Amino acid sequence: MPESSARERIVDAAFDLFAERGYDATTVEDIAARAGVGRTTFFRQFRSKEHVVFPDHEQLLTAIAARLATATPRTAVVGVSEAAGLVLQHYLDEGERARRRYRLTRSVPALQERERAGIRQYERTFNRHIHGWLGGAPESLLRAELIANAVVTGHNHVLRAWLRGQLATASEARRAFRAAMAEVESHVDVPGREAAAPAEALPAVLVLRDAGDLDRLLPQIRDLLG
Amino acid sequence: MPESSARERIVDAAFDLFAERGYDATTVEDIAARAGVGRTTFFRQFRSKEHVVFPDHEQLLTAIAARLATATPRTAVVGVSEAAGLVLQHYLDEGERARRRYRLTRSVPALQERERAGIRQYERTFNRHIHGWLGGAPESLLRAELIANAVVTGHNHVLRAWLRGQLATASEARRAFRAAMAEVESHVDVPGREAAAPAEALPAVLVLRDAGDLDRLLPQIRDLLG
DNA sequence: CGCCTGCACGGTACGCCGTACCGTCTAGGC
DNA sequence: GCCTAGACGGTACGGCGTACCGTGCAGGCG
Repeated sequence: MPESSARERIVDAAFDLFAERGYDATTVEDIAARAGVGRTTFFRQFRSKEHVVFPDHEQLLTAIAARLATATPRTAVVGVSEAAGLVLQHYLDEGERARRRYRLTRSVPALQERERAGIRQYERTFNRHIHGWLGGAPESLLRAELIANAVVTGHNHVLRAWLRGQLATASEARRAFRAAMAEVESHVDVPGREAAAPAEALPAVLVLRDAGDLDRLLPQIRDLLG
Repeated sequence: MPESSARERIVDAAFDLFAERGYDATTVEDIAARAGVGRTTFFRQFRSKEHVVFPDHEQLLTAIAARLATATPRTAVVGVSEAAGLVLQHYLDEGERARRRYRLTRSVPALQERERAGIRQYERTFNRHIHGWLGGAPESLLRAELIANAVVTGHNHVLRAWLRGQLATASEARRAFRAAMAEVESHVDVPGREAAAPAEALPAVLVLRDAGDLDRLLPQIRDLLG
């Protein structure tokens, strides 16, 4: 009888079986049997068959939130970068299991969607904090979302490169991550500079051959020019 | 026997039943029965119970791709804006059904994820075209993804505001959409902006042969003017 | 010691989804 | 008038996720 916890045994059994027979051909009962656990216990540990592929997701999410909670508007840039770096570092520490998961998610659409759902939770966590740093006004909602998206996109870009083996070592991955964060900051306006000036009122004449729909079109023209 | 197509009857029956009993309490068999159709036909028309909530998704996706295919690096800015505008316009045309879907997706997590999966397909379509306009080099992959994310995020922001009733009329929604696209362009570097034709503050006479195309042409006109 | 309580576990049964397969019906070409 | 293709409804099945039940084990109490 192994000393490891039931949860860990379930995860190992699941990844092994997925690698042997594939995801669809493996039933939850198979996983539970190999882990020496009942089917009920499986669903007590993981909400669904998909969730077992991302066993540390919730833990990561709380770690991110904790890191972001210590940042202020002044330290926002380094805060989001480090919070995203937590995720990257976790995958680097995971090593081979991370790459097995990558192969799995590549080949199983349901797992791809599950992964995206998790990523979206990261985005929302970033979004909430960034929006707070921007003042919490409704006008800055869009901007906070743009920044959060950009940070997570930059992180995922580097993570995927490492998972594919395009970045050999962990330190190389971390260096690429810093470069990606710099590129994100260069393309997305993180500090507060104002938007471009509104367009000047230029004279224009629209001549419409068919005046029948003019009443319907005029409001559009008006709010376009005004 | 109704004259409407089976597909349309299925969609109507589904939305009605979802509103009456809720999503989870409605089975596929219920929907098929009310639509006067066999359960098999339901799954022939829609891949899953979730897909029936977004019946026009594939059609919209191809419309976006078609619009983007006609753009060049020079007209990229107006191209992405109009392609995203197609989605907004579709929802505006849909009217009450769009708002029923919004209430549904708000309350059913599975539908939220399904919607996000669809949005992600939009993003990928934008991504491919933008990446091509940027030259197709691997170095511009991240930038293309950032831009695609930003455009889709801006669109969704306005769409949600309209769905919530914060934007009363369709023209108000379209104006907010143009403002959001402008904000997106001000925060991220969209290609084609620097290559746009220089503006000359001169009066112009525009003769449109077919006034029905005005909605499609106005953003280009605006781009030429300023 | 015996008993009671709480809790995690395994087992069982069920509803439903999504798929595969079947026979039937109808439109349209030869 | 016949024949083939394709859409349809019906049926059966595997599997997921949930609800519920009984069991075993640890620990507090008289």
